Amino acid sequence: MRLSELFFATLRDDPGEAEMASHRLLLRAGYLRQLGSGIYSLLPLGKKVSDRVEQVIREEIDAIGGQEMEMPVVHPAEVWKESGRYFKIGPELVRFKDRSERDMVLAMTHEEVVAMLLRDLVQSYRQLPMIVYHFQTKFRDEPRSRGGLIRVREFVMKDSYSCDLDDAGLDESYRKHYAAYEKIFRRLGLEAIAVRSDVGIMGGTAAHEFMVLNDFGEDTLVLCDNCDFADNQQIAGVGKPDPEPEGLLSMEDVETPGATTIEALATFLNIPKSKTAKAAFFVTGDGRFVVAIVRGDYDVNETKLVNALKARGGLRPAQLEEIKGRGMEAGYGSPLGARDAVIVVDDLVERSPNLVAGANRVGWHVRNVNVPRDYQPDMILDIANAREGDPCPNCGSPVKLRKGIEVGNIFKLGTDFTNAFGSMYLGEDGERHPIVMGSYGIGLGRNVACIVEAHHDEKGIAWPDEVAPYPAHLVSIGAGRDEKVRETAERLHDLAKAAGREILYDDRDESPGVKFTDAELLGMPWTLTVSPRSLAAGGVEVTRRESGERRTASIDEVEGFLRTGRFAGAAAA
RNA sequence: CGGGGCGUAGCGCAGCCUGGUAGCGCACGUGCUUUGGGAGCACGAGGCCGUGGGUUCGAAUCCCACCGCCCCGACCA
Repeated sequence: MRLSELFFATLRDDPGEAEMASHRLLLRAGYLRQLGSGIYSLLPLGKKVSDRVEQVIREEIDAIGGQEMEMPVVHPAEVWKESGRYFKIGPELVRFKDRSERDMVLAMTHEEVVAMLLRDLVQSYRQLPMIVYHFQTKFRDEPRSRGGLIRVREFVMKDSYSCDLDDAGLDESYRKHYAAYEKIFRRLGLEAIAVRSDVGIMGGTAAHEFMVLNDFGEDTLVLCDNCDFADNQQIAGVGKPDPEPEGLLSMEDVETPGATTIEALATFLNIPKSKTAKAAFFVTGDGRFVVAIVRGDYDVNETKLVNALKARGGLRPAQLEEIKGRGMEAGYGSPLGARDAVIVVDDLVERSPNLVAGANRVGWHVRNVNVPRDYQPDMILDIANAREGDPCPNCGSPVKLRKGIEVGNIFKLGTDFTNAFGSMYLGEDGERHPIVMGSYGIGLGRNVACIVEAHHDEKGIAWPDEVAPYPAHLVSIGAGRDEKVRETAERLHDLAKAAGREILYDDRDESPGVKFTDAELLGMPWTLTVSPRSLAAGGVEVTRRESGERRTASIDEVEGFLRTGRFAGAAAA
């Protein structure tokens, strides 16, 4: 591909809106252009990378028996009504009407369609197990996109679906995907770690997320160096050592003007935060008012809370009027005197004696509040976030918290969808059973961005061989005044094309500086420089982008590389 | 949805406060020179100043409304 013909442009200045390295570099190097918030065009170079990532995924999913297919982006709303998700999912599911006023949706995933196809096509246990997958555009109307390709509204995802006879079969399909994902991310040059994660709205039985550590990540991971404990903070258990025992003291009002936060309260009373109780107020999607109590030195974990409450439609923060209406006061809140509220208390609060809690009166708290002496919780269980340095629930050594980007997920769905759609098979036992499903996603664009995050320097991108848009970047220097240079470069370019291994060829009439700078920005694994100097030195200057290692290779050797994709000697590789 | 910021040429920005009809760098076109690390000179093209309304003799500039984009939070995979 001649750079003089390539549809792209490199930018000398960083685009103002880009914060992350991947976003900045992909824009600057001409891989991407933004069309709207969370909506991007892939330029030819970007499309090439995306295709290569796709191909890696395709090979590995094929290798575990996946069958590629393609399911539609636009679905009749009935499909989503039948599974119930039409009503459970909020505004991120895009709904619209077609010309005959029929309700339609843009698909966020394809469990429904798979379940319907299974219902139509599978009758006998002999037809299972099976894995199907496709690469398809998803549109999710995110409340907020961010970080370039990290969180977008429109994106292509590989989603595969396993269809098994029973839980044991699902376990096997799940294991296969787990192993395939490890191979995929290794090939993509990503150090992904699998963490256990929440099963969320689909109510499955187990799930893992594959995470790449990154400070811009949106998830917090709880990791243990001493053992293999690795959980998303959303579900991570927390080691909470017992507090010092104390005799229970009587409640006592204390004036605390302006102490509306735990921080202020602890400072004002000159006590540690661990001697306070923190109240958080929520309303569930099904209309219940919830008071959650954790100790002042912890934060409420909303995922655990949602799961404990089995709250359909999740949680939203309560409004001030709603809190007052139930006899409580924001900033000075506690369950003392609360009405019409579900009271959920963290287990550590129950074990911690004589805490300072809100008096539900502006400017006042209460000392020595004890559960269940002073108020009766509806539930007592772990609803706290794990903190940096907390004891690992598994082995007790201190855990660490890290930010991560989710590059893939695997999910044991179970039979929710197949039951909803009546996707049954006739078993060997002569009975009808629901097909057991799993669902497994990998977002292409997000992976491309993560690859750049992991493989770049201050000069630009440094693609791993496996995903580079082209294996090499051929730069000619002085082709205008040295016919031999031009001829050699042209011949190498033609040869590569003929060998089915096209390379980038900078045939532009640009100064050497521009060409080298662009080559480093664009990030092909090898740069091949042909110049009067290189020819005089015996051939072509070969530079490895990643290491900067540089040497002169003979023309023969370079031709061998272009034909086979590898350098004969180990010297350059 | 709450908080903050920003919309002026393909990209990065100035001009706005104090109203007088748009400018800089890069990129782009032509010519000459240059040619191993973002070249030089000359000439040139390119802008409903986000949109609509208002104030004014006159609005990029002041006022109002809307739209869009970015960041933090909420939310989410």
